[in-house]
Amino acid sequence: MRMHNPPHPGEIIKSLCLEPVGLTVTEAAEGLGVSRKTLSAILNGRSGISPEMAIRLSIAFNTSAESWLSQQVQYDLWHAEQGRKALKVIKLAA
Amino acid sequence: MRMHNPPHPGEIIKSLCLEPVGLTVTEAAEGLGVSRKTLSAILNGRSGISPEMAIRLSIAFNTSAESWLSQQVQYDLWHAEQGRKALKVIKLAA
DNA sequence: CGCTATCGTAACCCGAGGCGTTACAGATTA
DNA sequence: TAATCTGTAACGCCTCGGGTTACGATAGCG
Repeated sequence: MRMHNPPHPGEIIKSLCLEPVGLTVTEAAEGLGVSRKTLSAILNGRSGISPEMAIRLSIAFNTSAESWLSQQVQYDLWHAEQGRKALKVIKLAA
Repeated sequence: MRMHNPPHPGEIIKSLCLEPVGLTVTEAAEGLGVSRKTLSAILNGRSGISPEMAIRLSIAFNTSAESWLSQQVQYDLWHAEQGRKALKVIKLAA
């Protein structure tokens, strides 16, 4: 299990894609073809990056969709690990 | 975009975890602490691997939860890419 | 001081998806 | 034949992504 809470992908979008170019949340949302609410939810960590959103980001910012989803996986996994002990699972293989 | 349709993670589970050990779907489901229906849906590609399920798999089969989720991401992403052209996205950065 | 823009968010509506239980039909095996 | 295993349909429940509308707060500008 990772030691520290990985940052939410939304923070990375904000600091690496919007701020450097001086992009407004409203402008970015329009560019991504998504509602302002949807983008805002992501930027503030209230929504995750869906596969479709990852593709939108990859097109708009010329990046890798996979990298966005990987970050989301790290984030989701870290939080899921927090409830690991609550899972009743039996070892089935060595 | 990847050229070929990546296999559904469920197929990997079946061929790499259950069959080698002669595990029954019913037995595996019980071991994983999940309903038989849930596991069956995954094995037959009708459900994806959730973060929680990835952790269950990692415990039961002594594997990496991350690898399961990565495979799921590859799968989801490939399918999402199929609808790439339908997305109205504007390039916002070089 | 007003006007305008930006932003976060709440309230709703939808559809999708994960998970559970029950139940049934088909196949396989003892 | 009887028991087991399997896929799956039919429900219900809850979460979550996404859309629209609308409100209050903040900040910039004429």
